[in-house]
Amino acid sequence: MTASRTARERVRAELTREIVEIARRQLATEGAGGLSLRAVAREMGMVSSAIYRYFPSRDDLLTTLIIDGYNALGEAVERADAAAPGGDFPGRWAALCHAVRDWALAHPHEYALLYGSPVPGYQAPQDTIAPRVRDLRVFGAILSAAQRAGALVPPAAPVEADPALAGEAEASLAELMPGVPGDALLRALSAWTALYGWVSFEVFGQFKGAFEDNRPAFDHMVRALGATIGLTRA
Amino acid sequence: MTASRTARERVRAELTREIVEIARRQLATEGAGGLSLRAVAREMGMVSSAIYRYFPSRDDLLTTLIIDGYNALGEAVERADAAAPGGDFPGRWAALCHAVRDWALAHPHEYALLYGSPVPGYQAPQDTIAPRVRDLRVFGAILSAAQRAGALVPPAAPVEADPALAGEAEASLAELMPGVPGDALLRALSAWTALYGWVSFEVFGQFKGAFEDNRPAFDHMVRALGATIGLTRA
DNA sequence: CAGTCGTCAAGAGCGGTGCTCTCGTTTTCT
DNA sequence: AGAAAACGAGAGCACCGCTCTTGACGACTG
Repeated sequence: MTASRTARERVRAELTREIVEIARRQLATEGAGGLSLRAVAREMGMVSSAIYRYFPSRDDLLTTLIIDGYNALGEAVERADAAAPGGDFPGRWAALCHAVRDWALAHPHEYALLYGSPVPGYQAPQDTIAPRVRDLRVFGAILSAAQRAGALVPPAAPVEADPALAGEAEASLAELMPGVPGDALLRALSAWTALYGWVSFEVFGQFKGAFEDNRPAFDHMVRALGATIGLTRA
Repeated sequence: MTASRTARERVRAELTREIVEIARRQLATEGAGGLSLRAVAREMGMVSSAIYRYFPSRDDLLTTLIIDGYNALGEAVERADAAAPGGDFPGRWAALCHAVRDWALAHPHEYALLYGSPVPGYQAPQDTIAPRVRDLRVFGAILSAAQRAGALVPPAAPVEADPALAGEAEASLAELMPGVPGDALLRALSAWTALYGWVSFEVFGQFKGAFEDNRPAFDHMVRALGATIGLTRA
């Protein structure tokens, strides 16, 4: 096993884990801006400079929190999709949407870290691009499967898309959503932005409380979006 | 006129204006987190404590920047809408959308301040709620006018909405969008979240560069959204 | 006109931050 | 066993928001 050749490596891994855990707790309570290396060190009974043995900078700690966040969200989405019947494509889409919203509402500060304003001066490194698209990958799997099953049918009177634009969408999403025609991809992209636009509005408090309970309204939107995409049952 | 009774009041107003201007410049270059009262004071040749004669705290300065931001965005949207032919409701909707996107791309940090993660520990005071909905007010004017002109027609096969939900939407948006039926309001809300979801994705860098130029794709989405809302020419 | 009173910029200072460097100590590797 | 690497602790730098005090200047009033 890879488990801890030397005692030093073992305690190092453990301390690293503990730092991240405390940092995530601070992130959940204080928000991204309130994350303080000194506070983490204080809570661990360490001196602030010792933290730098484990994370070379605050941004590096933020990066692991971001990666963890994308993975947590991606896992939640994958679980929700897996729980829905494979051929019920509108249902899988709805499950995906509710998973995103539920996770975001349960972890607002982490969601803000992922989809809110970028932290000033922070540049996301390459390591984040793979976990970042885990949710999109699930969406792509649903779309591709629906397409293969013949359950992805254009809505009644579609707005015709410029063929060049559709081709560009196909090329750029060929890996994530193979086989899906370009105009469907464009409709899917619109639905995707509506999903995250809604969740961001809700998490960031832009919904002044228009609805007593936002969930039914969200659910209605999600169903309508599914129909707009062209998802039907297999 | 209200203009400056005493010389003291005049210079005070001028200094306040200059502080806000410098702060906005810092906001544009450094982002919200990089806004520093000391830096503003330094640039003005003042001592940091003197700033507090004009703004009791950093948050108060942020509040005026936020209000100014909402007003700038609202003005841009209002201008764009006014420039479009009054009876061309899809065109007015598209003009609104492009105005939002153009303004956001031109002022990414200010957009982040308005629609990104809330500043930690900052609570938006009451003064911000009126400017905050200036864009929505324009959207409401378009919808209400289209409805009055009989140019707001449901799409071919609408997803039926729960009457209670539609009624709740009507009640909560009665002031901003009078006369618009509830199911149309729900479609409009979906389009609204798609609009801001797209812009947020683009400004916050979530679009890895899927398109060489995002504008045509955005324009296509906007047109499709207009059709989904049910907007037609008068 | 003189005096009082409020407003102002300035300075020192408090507690906090991220981060760097050095210094002994301890653990690992050769 | 000795060299090398990793480690925690401490001091220190420059920065931050914010508070309090001090002395000067301008504006109203007797």
